[in-house]
Amino acid sequence: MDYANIEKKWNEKWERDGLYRFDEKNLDKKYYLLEMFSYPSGLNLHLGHWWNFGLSDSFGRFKRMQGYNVFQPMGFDSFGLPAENYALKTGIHPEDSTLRNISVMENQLKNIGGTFNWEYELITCKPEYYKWTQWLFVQLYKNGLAYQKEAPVNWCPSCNTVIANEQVVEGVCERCGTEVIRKNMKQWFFKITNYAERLLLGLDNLDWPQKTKLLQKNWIGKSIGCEVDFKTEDGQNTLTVFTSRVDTIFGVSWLVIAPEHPLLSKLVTPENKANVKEYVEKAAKKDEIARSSTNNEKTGVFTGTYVINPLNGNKVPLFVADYVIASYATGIVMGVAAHDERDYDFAKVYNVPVVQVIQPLNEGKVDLPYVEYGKLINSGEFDGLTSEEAKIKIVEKLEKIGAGRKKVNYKLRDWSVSRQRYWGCPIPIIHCPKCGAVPVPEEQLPVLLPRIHDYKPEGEGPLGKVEEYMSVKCPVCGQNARRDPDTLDAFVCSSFYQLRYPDVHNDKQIFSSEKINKICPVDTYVGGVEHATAHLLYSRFVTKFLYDLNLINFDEPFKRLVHQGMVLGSDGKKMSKRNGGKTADEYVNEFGSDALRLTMMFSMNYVDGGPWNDEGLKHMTAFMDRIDRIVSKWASLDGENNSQLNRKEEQDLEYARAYCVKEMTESFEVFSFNTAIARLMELVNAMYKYDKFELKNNVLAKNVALDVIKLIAPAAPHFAEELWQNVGEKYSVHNQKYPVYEKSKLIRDSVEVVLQVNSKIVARMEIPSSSSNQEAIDFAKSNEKIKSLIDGKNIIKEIVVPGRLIKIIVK
RNA sequence: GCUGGUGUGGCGGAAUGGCAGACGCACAGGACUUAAAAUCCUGAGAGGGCAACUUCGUGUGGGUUCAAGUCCCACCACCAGCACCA
Repeated sequence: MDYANIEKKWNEKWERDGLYRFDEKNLDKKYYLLEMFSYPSGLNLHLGHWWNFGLSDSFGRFKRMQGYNVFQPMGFDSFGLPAENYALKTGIHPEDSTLRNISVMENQLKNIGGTFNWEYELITCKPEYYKWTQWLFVQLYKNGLAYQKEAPVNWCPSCNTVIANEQVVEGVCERCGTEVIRKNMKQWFFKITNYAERLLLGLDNLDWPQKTKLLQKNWIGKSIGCEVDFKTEDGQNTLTVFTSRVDTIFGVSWLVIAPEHPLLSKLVTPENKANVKEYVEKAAKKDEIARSSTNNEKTGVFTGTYVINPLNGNKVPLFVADYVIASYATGIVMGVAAHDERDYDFAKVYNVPVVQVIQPLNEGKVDLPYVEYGKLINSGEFDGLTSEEAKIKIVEKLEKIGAGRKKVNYKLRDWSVSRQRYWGCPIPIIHCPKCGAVPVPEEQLPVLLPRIHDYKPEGEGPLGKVEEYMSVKCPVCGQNARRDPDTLDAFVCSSFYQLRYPDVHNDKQIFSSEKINKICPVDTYVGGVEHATAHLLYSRFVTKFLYDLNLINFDEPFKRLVHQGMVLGSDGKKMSKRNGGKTADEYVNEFGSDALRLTMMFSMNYVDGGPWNDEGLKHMTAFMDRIDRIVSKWASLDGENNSQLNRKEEQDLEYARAYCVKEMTESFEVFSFNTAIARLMELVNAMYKYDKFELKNNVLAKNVALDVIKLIAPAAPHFAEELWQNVGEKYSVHNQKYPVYEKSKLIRDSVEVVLQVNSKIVARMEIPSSSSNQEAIDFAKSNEKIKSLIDGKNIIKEIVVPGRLIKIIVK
């Protein structure tokens, strides 16, 4: 069979026939399968695309043959940095390069032979899509979840531009190598922090990889503790600290305030002003990396101010130090040298007292710092309590005297969405000197992105230079106003796309129909783990927000998530053009897409990924030939039941088929494609084994052959279709039911078990499958070898694992 | 540093606590062929033995169990995420 050449024919026919069309009228058995859409950031699909799209398409085909109405739309995440960088590199306008790349990629994706529902295609950089991105922004704004504030951005002084976090590599600009500095600019934020608790709780019910849930959990970073108010000595100011270890409060020897803290200037005494000023300026210059590095020695200076511990009245000094982060919790922390690593380091340098207030429950001696829980000492009325008890009692006391309260903090920060870039969704906000920030009225959306040619990033939104874009009347008061010159982070575009697919052609409303509630949420979502704390978190936030607006009736976007591993070069390193990676198309042209898909499926574990080796393609082609030969032969047997096989042989063949069907079904379900193909190889091997009987007429053999075609159809769709036609069956194999197995066929008359004496294998024997445990032991004892080993010895124990082993322990 | 994950033949990789290495590659032998390729069949973890057989084997060291790649403890190596979050 000429694998590469049959594919075009079938692709065309399937498309003509609309074979895989999604049936909107039959939503009860819908299955929404989605792969993370790709950036049109280059021209050629590489093996990674195939790994993602091709293999999950096989999963979709499998579901389809099981009778599901599979919805598997496809689109392009076409705004944002990857597309813009490609444009900057090639000098072609982003709109042109993006649309051209999309059309090339569409064709290549069609070559996969996927069952994608192209009628629902969406492209995020098109106005009919980004209208809804802007609509989402407006809804968030109206509900108080989009706001503007001064915030630091990454600034490259050499390129004279703001750059994204992903473009900062080890503190320097990825393009020119200049050290990146932080600069404050007015930015839009989405208040994802309002949803921190729900984003955390929702994880429990998701069928997602543990790893990913944990990444999100740590990213959200919930910390339960309390706030404690320390008054300054003069009673003029209150400094509130957050601590998760209030049980150590009697060990507080100092307080530390962050250099950027707004209260700081008020708290510095005149004689310390110069020192503190110098320190704060130095800290501001340090970039994030240097400041956050752990082996960094603790530094800080005394502010001259003393504060009073509300529980024991102790007077302790206030320091300023850059190991405290202004933006987390209150920006002030208490220093307990005996029970915190960082505080201990600080105390060593500044020679402040170390007071132990916790000891281990066994009262043994400890090396400080001791950060575990234990029993309180040197803590006045709380002595003797455990840390857990003390936390409760101390908060109660603090609340009683009005000096503290329970508090929960999260590491999660609000989502920064402003980008000083051209190639993105325009922010639908008008800044009016009188009315302030006013959202563009919904009926005026979309705000179109103007086509301009001077779009190089220069620190401010390039749109700011386009007067006809910027100049606008305020929708509220009608006065002259200005548009927002920035565009939205592309993650905004992708935060709801899966909701848009089902009703993508409706340009009046986004959540108009029952369709969305019926088709969504996504049943299985396939994509890389690298989006764990970005796209996958943002989508969950947006879905919960839309749920709160009563627009949808579910509050999680993706029920089940599967991460595909990474395809590596044959040297085990990341694939690149340099180490000779061919494009996917080159493989397809030479071997055909089915061989490529099968090879990928078989040679690596889907979740782990692994090294890719061209060799595999040759072998897979040989396997396909092998199937072709035996299946063609067996399927052409006429269906008279005139078997040359005896009962045992028939049973074994039935067993081989049933076992293969069972295992393949289970493997496909969990994306374990490599073992699925292995099981199919076993069945094919079994067919060759029985082929030596020169079968002439055999119903069983014919059915096995037809089943093999169906079983391989999801993995090698063109090959299976061709084979199906060649053996004279009616088009199309893809409309056949996926084979099911009869449980009874998995039971044969007899089964081989292992006989062990004292955990050593001494023999094997065939015993009837129906044997009870006692009968099995009796069979074992009748074995000559066993007899000789247990004769005259005490039998301590007899163990039977049905169908597997019989073990006798003797002494 | 913290948190997770991984570690199995020459290679890719399999194994609900129950025959380690499924399936495949590379390898060796055989059949077919004038020959080669292709195909079909057989063998194969490592060491020792002519052989029946035997010893050792899932990163290292301990433990639990009739039985451990799998569970527990400690350690080593690599990978990923977070990175002073009080």
